Amino acid sequence: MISYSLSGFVKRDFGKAAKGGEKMISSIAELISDRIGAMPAGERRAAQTLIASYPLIGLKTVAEFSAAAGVSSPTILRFVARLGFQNYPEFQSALQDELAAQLQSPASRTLNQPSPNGGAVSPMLEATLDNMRETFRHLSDKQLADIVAKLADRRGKTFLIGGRFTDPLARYMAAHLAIVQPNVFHLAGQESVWRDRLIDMGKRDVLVIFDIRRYQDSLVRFAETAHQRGVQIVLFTDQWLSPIARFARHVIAGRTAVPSAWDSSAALFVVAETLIGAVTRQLEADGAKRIRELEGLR
Amino acid sequence: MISYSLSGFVKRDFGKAAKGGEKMISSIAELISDRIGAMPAGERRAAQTLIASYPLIGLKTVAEFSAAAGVSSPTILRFVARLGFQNYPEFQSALQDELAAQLQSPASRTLNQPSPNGGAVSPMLEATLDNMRETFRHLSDKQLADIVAKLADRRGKTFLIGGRFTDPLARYMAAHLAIVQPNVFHLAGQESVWRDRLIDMGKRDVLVIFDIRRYQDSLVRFAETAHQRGVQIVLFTDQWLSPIARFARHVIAGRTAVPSAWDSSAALFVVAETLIGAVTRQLEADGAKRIRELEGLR
DNA sequence: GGAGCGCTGTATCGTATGTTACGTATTTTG
DNA sequence: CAAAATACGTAACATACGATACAGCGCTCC
Repeated sequence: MISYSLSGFVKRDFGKAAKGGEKMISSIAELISDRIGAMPAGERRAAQTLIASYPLIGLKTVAEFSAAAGVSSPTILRFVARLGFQNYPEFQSALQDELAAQLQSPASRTLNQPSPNGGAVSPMLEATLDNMRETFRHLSDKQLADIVAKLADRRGKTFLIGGRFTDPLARYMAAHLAIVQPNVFHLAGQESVWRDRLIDMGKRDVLVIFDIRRYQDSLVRFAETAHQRGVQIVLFTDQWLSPIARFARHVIAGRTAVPSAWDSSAALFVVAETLIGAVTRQLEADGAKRIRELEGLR
Repeated sequence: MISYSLSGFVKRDFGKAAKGGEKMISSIAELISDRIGAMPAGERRAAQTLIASYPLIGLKTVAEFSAAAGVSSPTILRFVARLGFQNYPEFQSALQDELAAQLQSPASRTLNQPSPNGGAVSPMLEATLDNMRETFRHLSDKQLADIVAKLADRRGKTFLIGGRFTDPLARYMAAHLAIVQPNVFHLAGQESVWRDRLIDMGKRDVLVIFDIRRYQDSLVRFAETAHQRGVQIVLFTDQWLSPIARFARHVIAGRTAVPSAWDSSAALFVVAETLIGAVTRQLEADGAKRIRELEGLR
């Protein structure tokens, strides 16, 4: 239980929650998320906006808070009243005291943060973060730079495709790349459809494939044919490497293991975003007039 | 590029100090220690007490500040006036903006630290990792549990949709959810197409929307109509909250700022994966025979 | 379909807060 | 040492902020 030192504070017990040791509520943010379910729509909006940029909005005036949340002032006041505060200033003091505790001992914050909740979220998040660090650790700058150069070299076309679960990543990447450069195509729909697109592919072109296990035969066959036609393949796969790696010019092996029934594509996603950013920067550096034209269109 | 939207703050240049590049004053604390020498006794006491418990005292009222410093109210006001602020509220806003910068982007801290590998990838990765930690820090177990319960409660249908860049996330989530339970639909194609699907939606149904800035009008309109039909909305958005938050039952605010020309959806992606995993686990726990049947099919 | 309840916004009110004017004290300077 | 200038606090003022009463609306439950 936290005890606040600064500022003539009122001893509060956060309502029933703290009584009888039913639950341990140590911050207002927790208090809110604990009760947000039992709130009417307007007050919930207030709660959400507060959580979204916690705790700054709460330090501003009621008018600003209400404007940010898109509700009226009384709703904000009812909201803080429901949290157990007598009035708005008292609520603000509590937020300030909380800030004080955080700011004065940054050590305690990082110590308490890793797993404040024994819940099921933390392990998942931790594993994901680890996956990313590991993925990038095995990824050299040289390797990324080569891929970026290839993707930004606009003498050929870029095709993207993914598997059952990874196709959204291909779409995501295509959506961005198609903006900064022409001739970017996402291959969607049925197998026979993108099969036929092979005719358009040649030596100058790049094929970006996402394929994690269970590896899809159709993709492997597609990659093989493309490879035979001289298409350069950039493969996003997991650490066990899709068979497509045999045909790939560049292979990005992401970690996918998480405590879940599913594999995680998050690491690959981040690599994709990194490439998107790097390609964009590269094209800007090249002074591509397309980029300048885009600025104008916006 | 990072820009904070909250709190219409005034662009100040901290008086002469910032002009002509004589000195680089980036925080009010520096500004104070820069000028504390040229202050009269009373104001110096004010300055010292502010520094001593920076910046909390400055967020309280003039009366409290003056009491803590052992001076009178006008002295406090003269003090902030000497720092170059027009009035006390403006001074407080500046302090709050500073706090916002500290709290909301731990990225700035890690960015300034010497990166393990000097490559160009690192800042991007670090920012992304920070975004995820921040996103989850503002996300309570309770909140996630509520959403999971809703998504796993199979008395209604689940619809997913996203914006220009986030629709792949909706697809990714739909691809997984559709396997562990029936009645999961991703809304694709033209606006008029999913517009018509509104007919199928009712009180028991859930609509998962991905919308980060720049927020799309079509999505907002769609969400509003769905909301009017009683559909419960789960919103994935950025920290500035899409206008859809007004209609949403649950709001997940992810951090999107990265050193890139594009915003990052990686944090939202990880939240999505977390939910996918949790929903799957929930359904397993419920002993849904669908899951067992799936095992057999494999 | 009607009655009751609960939620929300508008408008008003009282007050706490920041602000300013003025007189006294303290320091500085010739 | 005298006189002026600067600094500081007391007290009155005005604004803007939080609080409250009330009415309209939608929702739920008979």
